[in-house]
Amino acid sequence: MARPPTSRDLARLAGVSQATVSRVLTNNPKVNPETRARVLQVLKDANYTPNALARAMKTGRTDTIGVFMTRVTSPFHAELLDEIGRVLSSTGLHMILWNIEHDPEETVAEVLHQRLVDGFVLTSATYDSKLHTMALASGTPTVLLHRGIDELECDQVVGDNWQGAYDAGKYLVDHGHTDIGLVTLVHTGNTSRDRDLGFRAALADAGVKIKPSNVVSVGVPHADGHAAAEKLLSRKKPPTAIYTVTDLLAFGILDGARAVGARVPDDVWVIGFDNTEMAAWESFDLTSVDQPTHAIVETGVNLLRQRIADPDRPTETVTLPCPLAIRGSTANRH
Amino acid sequence: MARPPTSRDLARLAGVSQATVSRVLTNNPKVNPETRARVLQVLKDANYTPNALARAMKTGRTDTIGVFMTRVTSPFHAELLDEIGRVLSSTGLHMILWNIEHDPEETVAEVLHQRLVDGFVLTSATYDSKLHTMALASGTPTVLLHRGIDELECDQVVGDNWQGAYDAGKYLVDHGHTDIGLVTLVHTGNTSRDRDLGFRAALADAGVKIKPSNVVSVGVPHADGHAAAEKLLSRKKPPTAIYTVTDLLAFGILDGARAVGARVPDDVWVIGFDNTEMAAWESFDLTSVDQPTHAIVETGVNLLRQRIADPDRPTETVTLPCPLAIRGSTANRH
DNA sequence: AGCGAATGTGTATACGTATTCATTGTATAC
DNA sequence: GTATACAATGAATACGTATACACATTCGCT
Repeated sequence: MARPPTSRDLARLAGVSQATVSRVLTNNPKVNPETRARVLQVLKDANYTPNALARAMKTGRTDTIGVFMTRVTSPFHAELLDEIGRVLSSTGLHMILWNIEHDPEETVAEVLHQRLVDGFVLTSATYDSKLHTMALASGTPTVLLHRGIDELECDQVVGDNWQGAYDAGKYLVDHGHTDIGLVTLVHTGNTSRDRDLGFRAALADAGVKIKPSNVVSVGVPHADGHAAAEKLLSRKKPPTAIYTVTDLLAFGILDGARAVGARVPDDVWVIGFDNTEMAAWESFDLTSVDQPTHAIVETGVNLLRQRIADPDRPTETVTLPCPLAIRGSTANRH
Repeated sequence: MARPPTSRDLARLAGVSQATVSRVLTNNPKVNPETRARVLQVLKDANYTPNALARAMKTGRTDTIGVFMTRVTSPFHAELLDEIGRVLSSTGLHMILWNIEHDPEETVAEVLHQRLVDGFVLTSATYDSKLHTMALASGTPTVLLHRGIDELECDQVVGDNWQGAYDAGKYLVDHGHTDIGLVTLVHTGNTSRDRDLGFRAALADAGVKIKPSNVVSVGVPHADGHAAAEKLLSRKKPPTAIYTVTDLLAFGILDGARAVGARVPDDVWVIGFDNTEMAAWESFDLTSVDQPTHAIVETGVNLLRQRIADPDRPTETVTLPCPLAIRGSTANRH
């Protein structure tokens, strides 16, 4: 394959200067309509596409966004990624994806300096990750999606995890539950924290106490939910409902319940968080707090684009409601 | 944030020319060890990283691979993507991800000319997609993973779908099944075709006929598997086993079986294909033909790197074995 | 008719790096 | 002691584009 044609080649073909070709490409109004038409025709005939690298070097804009994620195989994260890809591409932006579980932080640090991207999307911000710190320090426009950090001078778009969790808790006590299990994650960020605290607040407001033995703190995998359910449900007097902070854990809990012979929802209600597509599968039929993934991503990418256009604008934190999606894993007892 | 320092800035600091700094950066041997040490120290102090764009423009290499996928939310594809990310990043390569469901083909065509990437990874090649045709025509090194195209002059790494399917069929007939359901996809590529034909061949070799009414052709989503199972299992004399060509469909089939009250494996055996992580979940406990995802990706990326280094080398097609992973959705009846 | 403004185009340059070429200094060979 | 190879470095250039600037032409208005 020969070297791709350059704007200079086409300029010669069209009988104009390279500058004029460039003006046509950038929709510069200062070009005669006739000339423009002629150049466009030549461009089309040659099936020309500008060299993105040269353009980026000149303009300083790459039209590429760096996306940092974790655990792409987790259902919610996969849906989030899918949505990010859709929104970015519909905006004409490319996506470079990094999995921060695989990439050492040094790699990440390099990327920040390379000017490979116009901005960053971080979906897995944790208190102790240096990622957002480095990103912000580098001056690169950055938006936090799904997981936020309080008081951080950074655009953020998150679901209202606290409210969603509160509503889930209220829903349970409203339906007469008083012996409730809570399978929670170590608080590594706002998200897991609020999904825990909001739930506890709802129970506290209703005067329902959570027995310490009903609280299990676990890691993220499905197997951890499974184990937690076995632990909670194999007691002599198991809780009548279990709430957990992600769908993935909820799926594990449903599996664990099945393993110990507990029926859902007859013996135990189960509520998850994220409302992933899989929650609607018959195997799970999981009541879950919905995360407005599409709105989160759309809003976040918009904020990011605005910041790229104007780096000095004030930061915004957007919080979107998380309504409860009720399914068969909880059933009206009354 | 100030403009990042350039090699010229650092050259001044180190008291050398920009050319020497560049020589240090590229490990050019023609530089005095003393000078090199001094420059390296300055680079380190300044926390310098070369501008990737300028470097790429000069060398023609971006150290970035374009990955084209579909349906990231599908469990197997998510695992594949995760693996691709891991392997690429461990090789020092970046990944630009495109979802060809979102991106119109015109977009794709542009990318091919932009020289944004050194090569392509395609995981969803279909006979009629123009993607691989365009990619190859553009002269960009390209490798097909997971889905191949027969007789195509292109590096390819695929699982041995035919053999895996054959083994699944043989396993069923060896265990006495004679009334077997087949939930298949329209043949859009080698993968779905071989997963269908290999299975049929095993049954044919054993003298077991497949009733036409036992064959259901569906789309990719979970719901389609669900519907297929309901159709097959609500007949007066339903098949005693169902094989299907992806785990996602198998999950749908398990759900459908549950919906019509058919017990697995007591009433019906179910076999999927891909052996995703979820197949091991207790909800599914699915027997499935394993795809050696790690080996596929590792081999494929290696081929790609070799082709980038030497575009004229002969193309290779690697086929890796797909062993059957047996779980509770099939049980030894004897 | 004349003059400033507006329009269209070309020339030249810069983005930051890698690399060729020229140049200097130093070591080796005769 | 000179000629020559070689090592180390700097100066200059090119990658392909966008754009500031200069320039020529036309237009609008008195």
